Amino acid sequence: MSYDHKAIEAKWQGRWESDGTFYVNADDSRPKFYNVCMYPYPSGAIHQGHVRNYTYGDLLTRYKRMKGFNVLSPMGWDSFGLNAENAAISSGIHPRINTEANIETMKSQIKQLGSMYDWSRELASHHPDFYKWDQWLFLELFERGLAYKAEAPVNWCPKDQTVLANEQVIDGLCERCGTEVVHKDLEQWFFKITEYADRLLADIDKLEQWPDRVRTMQRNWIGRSEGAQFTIDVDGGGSFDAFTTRPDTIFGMTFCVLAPEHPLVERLIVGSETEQSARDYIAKANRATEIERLAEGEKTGVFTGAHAINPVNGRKVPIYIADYVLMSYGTGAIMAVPGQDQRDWDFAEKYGIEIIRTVQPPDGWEGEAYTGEGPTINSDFLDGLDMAAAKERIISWMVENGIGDGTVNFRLRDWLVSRQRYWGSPIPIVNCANCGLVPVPEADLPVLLPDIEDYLPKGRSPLAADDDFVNTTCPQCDGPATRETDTLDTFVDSSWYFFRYPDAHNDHAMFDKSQPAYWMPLDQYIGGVEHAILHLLYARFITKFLYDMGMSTVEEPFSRLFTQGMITLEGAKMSKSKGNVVDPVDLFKSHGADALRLYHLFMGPPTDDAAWNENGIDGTRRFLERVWKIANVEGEFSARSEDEKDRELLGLAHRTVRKVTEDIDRFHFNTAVPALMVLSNELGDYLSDEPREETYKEVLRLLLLLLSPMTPHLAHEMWEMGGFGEMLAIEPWPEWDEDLAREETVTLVVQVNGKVRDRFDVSADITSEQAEERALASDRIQEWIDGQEVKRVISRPPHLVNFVV
RNA sequence: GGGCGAGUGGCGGAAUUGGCAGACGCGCAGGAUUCAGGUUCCUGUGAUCGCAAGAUCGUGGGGGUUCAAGUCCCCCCUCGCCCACCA
Repeated sequence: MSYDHKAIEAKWQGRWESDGTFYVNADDSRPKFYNVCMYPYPSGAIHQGHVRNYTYGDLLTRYKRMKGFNVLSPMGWDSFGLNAENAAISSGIHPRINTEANIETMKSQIKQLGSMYDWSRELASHHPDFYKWDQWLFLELFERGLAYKAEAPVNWCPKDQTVLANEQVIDGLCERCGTEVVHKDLEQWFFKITEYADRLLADIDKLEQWPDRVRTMQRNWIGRSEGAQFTIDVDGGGSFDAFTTRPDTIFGMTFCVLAPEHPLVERLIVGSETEQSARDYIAKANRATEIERLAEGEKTGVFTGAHAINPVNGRKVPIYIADYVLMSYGTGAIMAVPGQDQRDWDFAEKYGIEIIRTVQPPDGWEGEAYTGEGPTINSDFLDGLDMAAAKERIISWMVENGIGDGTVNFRLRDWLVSRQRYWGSPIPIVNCANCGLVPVPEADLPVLLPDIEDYLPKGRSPLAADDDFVNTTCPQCDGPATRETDTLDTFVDSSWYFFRYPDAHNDHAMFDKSQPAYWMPLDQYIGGVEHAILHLLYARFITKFLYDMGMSTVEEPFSRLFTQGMITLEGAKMSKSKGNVVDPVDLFKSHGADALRLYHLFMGPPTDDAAWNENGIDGTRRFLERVWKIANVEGEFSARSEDEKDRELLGLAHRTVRKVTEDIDRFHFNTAVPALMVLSNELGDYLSDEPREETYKEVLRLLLLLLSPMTPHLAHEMWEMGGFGEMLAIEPWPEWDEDLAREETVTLVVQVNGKVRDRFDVSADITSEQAEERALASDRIQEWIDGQEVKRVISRPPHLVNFVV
């Protein structure tokens, strides 16, 4: 009987579904294991990245299930967002129609992979019963002052008349039409994630089962800097605040710089000699396109005509405007200390400004700012102190003199959540001429996204053109009012969807607290490293918010995170636009889902990028064919009693159980697969020479148990054929017997001066003395020692003996 | 510019602790089966020298520690990813 993967895979996919093998609930005495693969955007077809992700996820689901856990593995759809809208714009089909068709297609493809999901909990972010709770979350944040509206610079395409996300700006050009992107200020909604910056940073330490790489990226993104903020007076009246991480260098301040957008600028330049050039500079900075900013290597700026007074010594220094100071960081104003900051140094050199070093550079240091450690110089009462002491001293001086204090600044900005786009969750706010911004009452949720005809962006949300949607009455005063027409960023959906799976059909709350109380936090979260910063940070933020509300029992959503590498072909990421995709659905047909899954597991370390090899899947398919043949032996079994050969094979089988178990636990799937290949090849050899049926059955049983999370269809079919039971998926994971697993003989390596000169098999419990004796008895070793004096013998039984002569 | 990774055969990769470098797979070569191709099976496959036994070299480059280094330390080169005028 040949290996008919199509029939076998269809059969078992049907069985798992009709049996409800992986449908779970919280009322269970087993320990829970909540396992999630990042929910996909429904593009319409799965690609190898999905296959890789779901293969890892499903391997864990099945493995943990067999290990006795109550495993929840759900699936859903990240179905709102720009991609769907752009696809709709180019195809002319409404995003809802398109998206729902895509979901159906992808769902059937995912099912062909054989992954076991609890489909009863399926969710999709574009469904009103899901985005209702987006809106509810927004209102909860709004009530607590954590959602607010403010003017903010955005990327603007002047041709398409639309706001662009950063990802849509490619080398400073609009992704769609290639026009240069400019900056523009617009009213936007924000979530105040900065309020949580401290906690988001501090709790990274608790995420011990996250990759260090991701933890570092999050730390850098939050970007905590300690320093001081202090007031600098302007000569002739007025003042501004400056933030610095190097308050110890304050005596070296020889100029100040304000960002072009700084509110004080206008007052400083009015009537000054340099007013016109300052105005030109500011206008240019405002107009600056991304492309110009990137091309700008040199620091530029302009003198305001005004001077600042250094608070420590009363010295007057010029105030400049320069776009290397950003309004969005710190206070938008700096004290410039060219001696210890390279950017200030470059600027000072260009404009001929004095440079004073206040940290003694090492001998031979020439030119350039010195940012390292050294004794403080030219700094009056700070002289001689090291950096830390000088910082401490100057900060207390600032406090004593009432001009400033030590402070902490974060790089993290508030989260801009509004999109002037159609395909998203409407923001549940009403604008009333009398009452201002009024939240839509919870009872009126969801604010339904209407079906409209024209969803092309035109400088404002397409919803703004729908009078039926826009015009409403104020929930407070009943007067005429208009609705907010912006929609929410899809990152809002993905920041809490994993709380919804445990109680996916709740229509009176986001979830009933008792459900996530059982399931949360996720024991495993798997997805691409491209989400290492934004998605994971937002999800952590919202989880902390829900915790503060008393909705969540956990402060961190994801206990263990795994980020997989990309699939590449000929050095490039596989993508439709590059035309280098290998369609998984074709491979389901030609090689089968099991062969494809196994190839993904075998390709290389799951964290690394993996290069697709056209022939690789032929190899795993061949392996499965060989396994299949093993189960279909028709030969005679021998009636002989158990001997050395049987014990060898059983020992290997138990060592394989140990290896595969340990490899799965440490996510080394690529080394678990070869272990199974070795075992199956040995079993094949064993069958060719007087096999005993008992040994064969036992080794096959173990092999199938180990294969079942990797190639579930084949393993289940063979399990049933072999008469081992009806449903492999619910069998317990095998234990190994250390006594059986122990090797009786090992290879002893004999070295002379660290070079391998001989090797032979010895008993595993050989002593040092026996090993040395055995080694010295070797003619080859005697030849290499050649009568010389043996100065030293290093003996590491049973693996190694080294003679030093 | 900053941060984090990674460099091992023709290719993907293996080598929990410093202890046989190259497991396993792909590819390639030879052979068997076959009318032939494909499939399947067997054998070989880091480089150099050698008929062979075997020897020497070999994990990006250079130095070091050690009886012993892919693995530890120092310097350098290359590539990848993330962040980037963050004061």
